Amino acid sequence: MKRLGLSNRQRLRHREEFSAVFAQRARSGDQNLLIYAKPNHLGVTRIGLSVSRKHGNAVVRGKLKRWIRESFRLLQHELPEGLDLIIIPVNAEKASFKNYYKSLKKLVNKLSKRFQDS
RNA sequence: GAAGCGGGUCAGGCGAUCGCUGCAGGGAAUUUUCCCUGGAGAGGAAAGUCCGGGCUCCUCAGAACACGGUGGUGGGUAACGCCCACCGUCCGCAAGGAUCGGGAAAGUGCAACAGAAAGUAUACCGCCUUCGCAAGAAGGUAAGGGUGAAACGGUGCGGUAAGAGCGCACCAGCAGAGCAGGCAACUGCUUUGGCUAGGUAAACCCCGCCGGGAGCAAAACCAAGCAGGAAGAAGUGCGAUCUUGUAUCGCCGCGGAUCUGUUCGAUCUGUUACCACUUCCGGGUAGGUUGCUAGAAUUGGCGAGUAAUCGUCAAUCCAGAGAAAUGAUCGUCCGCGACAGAACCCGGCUUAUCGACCCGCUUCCUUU
RNA sequence: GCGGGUGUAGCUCAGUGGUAGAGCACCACGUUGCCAACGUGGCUGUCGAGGGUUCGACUCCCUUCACCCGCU
Repeated sequence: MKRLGLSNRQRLRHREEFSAVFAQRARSGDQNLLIYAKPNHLGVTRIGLSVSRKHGNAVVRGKLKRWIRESFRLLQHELPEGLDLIIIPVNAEKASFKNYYKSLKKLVNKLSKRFQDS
């Protein structure tokens, strides 16, 4: 059985890492999520989260982050390796764990394909 | 049983699987880290940041004035603008609730419109007297009318030309004195006085009390890294020392900085200037460790106190992240789960909140 | 996390306890062959929300909501 852990090494932790991903300007989105991506050549896919205050109070924002993190944890072995991702929720009213799970899978594969083509 | 008042507790539970963040033990590696086991892991408001402290730094913070805060009395507390008890005022049949609640006979100011007049008063209509044929004029008056949010005590008798605390009686209110109760705020009674003193201090102000500034993005250490530039004021003063100098120390004068503002005062520093200091412009870093959780702590017993709270004994250790930890899926039960997420830590206040339960009390109805 | 500030007409802002104002915009009329400009007249506010003090509150006091700025 594959491990489904999520450690510190799989997360973006510093300002430069976030800035670098945003600077790549490779993004993809749907009704649920907006994802920025950048190849990192580490062999590990890392994520960072950014949740606007517009989506609600601290309880709502924390819930959105947990859902996204949980989706990533469950999907990490199906997703391509060696990417830095920044995931931003778009519409908090329609949000649910299942929507995030589906969107994440679809959008990351789309972005990965784009990097392989180029 | 109905309606209501006050206070308190809880904040979905249980089970399975996969995960997250510290801690303890063990193992692998020995720089990061990884694995196993055990145990812990958001709130009553964690919120707003409205007050008060602890803690840290700032050349220890003094006096007067200013400025800001606070405001019944007594108590509690580390402290408070908080809490408790009591007093006064207002509301409620009551249980109870509300209350920025010192001073208006220190001073100044304000009160639009209306009204005669908005405060050391005054007189529109009216009433009375005199003059006049009359219209009206002069004088007296503030009981009646009218205006206004507010108009200089009320009732009765006397008195008068008409009236008026003008006189008297009672009542209300004010001031002084005495007695009684209370630590006090204050309350009750008696007596004397002059007959009346209006409102507003969340207007200025007066009085009492309190207040140094910044804040964990405080602060300390380690590592990494950069680039400096411009401007500025005031003695060749006096004394001492010996190494006889653009020397050191002291005193005086002067300049600068800090002590929120001013004055005094204090401390530091400079005084012919290389350095340094102050001001301005510019440049670099944005990593790690500590601070970081054992505390005005929690629970229980006993004691003091009307209570807030305090004392004492015993037991317990109860989140410490750092782009930031509590979730996902499934089963099951019920009342189908509100407001809402720690970021240095406490004490309060305020605001948000689906409900459930418990305790005490009031009024009314019924039955006994 | 901490500190500071602002809410008044559609927009930008004034406002000393006593009926809420200015400029721009908008509407109507005039002017013009038409438009602009100009002139005349008009429209527009629960003064961010809720309490309190006061006879009376945009203004004073308390609570609250929203927004903006600064500090590493």
